[in-house]
Amino acid sequence: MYFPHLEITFARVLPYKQIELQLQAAVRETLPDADLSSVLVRPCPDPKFGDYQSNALMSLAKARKLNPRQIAADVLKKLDLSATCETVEIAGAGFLNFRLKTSALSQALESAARGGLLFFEKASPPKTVVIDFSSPNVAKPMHVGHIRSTILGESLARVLRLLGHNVITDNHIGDWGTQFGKLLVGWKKFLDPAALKADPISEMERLYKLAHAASESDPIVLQEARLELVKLQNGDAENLKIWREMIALSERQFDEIYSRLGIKFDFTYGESFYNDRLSALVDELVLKKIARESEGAIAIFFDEDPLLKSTPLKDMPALIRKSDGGFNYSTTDLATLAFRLEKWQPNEIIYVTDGRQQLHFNQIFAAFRKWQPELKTKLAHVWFGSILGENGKPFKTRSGETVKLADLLDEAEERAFNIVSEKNPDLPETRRREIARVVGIGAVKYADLLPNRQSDYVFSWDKMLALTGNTAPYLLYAYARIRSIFRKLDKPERLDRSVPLKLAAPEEILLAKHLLNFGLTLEAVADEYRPNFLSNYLYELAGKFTSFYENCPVLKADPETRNSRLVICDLTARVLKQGLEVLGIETVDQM
RNA sequence: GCAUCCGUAGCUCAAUUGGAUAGAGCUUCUGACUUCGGAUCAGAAGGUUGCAGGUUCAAGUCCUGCCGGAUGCACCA
Repeated sequence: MYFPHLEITFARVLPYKQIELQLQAAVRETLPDADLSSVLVRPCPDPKFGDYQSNALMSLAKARKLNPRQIAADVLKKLDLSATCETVEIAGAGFLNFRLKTSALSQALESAARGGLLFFEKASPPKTVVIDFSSPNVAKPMHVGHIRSTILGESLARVLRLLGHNVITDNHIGDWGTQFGKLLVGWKKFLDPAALKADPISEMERLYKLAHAASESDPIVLQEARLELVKLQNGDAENLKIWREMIALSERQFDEIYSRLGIKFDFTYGESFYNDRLSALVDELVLKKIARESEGAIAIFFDEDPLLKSTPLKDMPALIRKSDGGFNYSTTDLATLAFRLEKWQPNEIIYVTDGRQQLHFNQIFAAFRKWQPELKTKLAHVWFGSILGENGKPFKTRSGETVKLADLLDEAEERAFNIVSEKNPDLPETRRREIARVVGIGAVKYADLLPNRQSDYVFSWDKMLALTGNTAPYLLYAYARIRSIFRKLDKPERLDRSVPLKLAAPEEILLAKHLLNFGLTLEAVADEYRPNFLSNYLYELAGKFTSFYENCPVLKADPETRNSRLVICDLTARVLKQGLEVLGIETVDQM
């Protein structure tokens, strides 16, 4: 077999990609009408079958009512993988199992060691992706409820960027809405300037609670709140000034927390940014007969479109103008969507919020399809489960029982500091503090990124800050051990990254093979918006490294093996660091 | 009532979306050389994947019906 169009790429392509490309070529020759996009290769569930497998032939055979093992045999005849594979076997109902040649494995590692990409490829062509996440509210403390959106969103942004996509992060902060009526009443009636100076967020939270309670018991206060809100919306100078101050004070809090989490947004267009677009937007939707009047409000209905008739949105119209003339969440989100489409022309927009907003985003996405059917922009609602207390009941926002994010981070660092001090009492305190910061914040992020995002989240200090087992400290420890090896190298000795590798021990081969799958994992994270695939991959990588570390001496080995193992250590450290980095987790050389 | 999601080991969770003998951590128990870092490693124990059917070469995953839970269903965001 000879595939001139493939040959050029072979030298730099990862082994499993080579297998995949050649398998696709063989399938094309055997079954010319087959859809090759489903002909994929992935890691074997059990290494005893092989390193990679493909189950594509079984579904191809099924669609054609052919014997899958026979098709596999036919494809196999046209497949020459002697350069990359030790064996290619037909197994079970028609699996193809591939076992890599050690030489192919070594080559892939040597290429990465010489400065190639770390076992992944840049996307071509790159997509432009807008990610909307975090979205805290002005005048309220950021609490554990914001942690998932913030950490998930940041991780997705980093993974997509690493894969070469053009990513735009936009923090859609809640800086507008009816809560400002009560906030303004509270500010004017109960403000304690000293408290505001000391802790602005707590003071604003207190003001809101006071005004809220007062308006519950006294209709006159409720009326005052409505009036203050109308004045603000009409541009009253005093109210605008107070409102701007509340935003400025809140942004200081956001910045502080984002800085601790290592997050920087490209844009922060709050809800208020869209105020002057809402009226025209509603007019346009009415004019285009996408929205219509109903019970005094303006709504978009989804039961008139034959394509959408059977959707769950049948009896779920989205209100875009209230009967009092005001606008709401849906209006702002549609205006935001329009603005992003116009400004960035993205291929994809990702919204990271909790699962309770599924209906809302289904409505927004359906409205978008009615409104701009010609646009193919992919809209994704990446949702996650609710946060529950230790008793299994949801956290109540109003009751004040929520854990503030700043306090959570403080506690994480404090706990980590105690451990670091216990394990490593000789290090100077500033150094211990720095390690504790990385370990503590890393533990919080990792705990959040480990579970499937759709599960409900049971908040637990112990679980989130656990420092043993499948946790950030385990990964950081593996990394620190590798760095420790390199610290022990003799001064003049330098790592020679150009020598051929010598892979022999089972543990080092398992480790090397796992390294190859880094890119596969990154792509799965990007496709499914699930950073937990990467968490699991890195945990396994650290585990395989530790097993290698226990069984394969590095510094004491003979010179050839020693250098080969040093290269493996170096590659492992680089993948660990890179992988943790896209999870938003820093590393330390010593802990 | 309708819709969405969930139910996996004692506990907390995975399972690359329909793949092969369902995997980890915590907990419990047993081991680890005067060791490149014991925040570690090796091993043991722990399962009728809520229940009952169905679809097919193959089901934790898809379909139907129950049981149990979470969330959301017109002027809050």
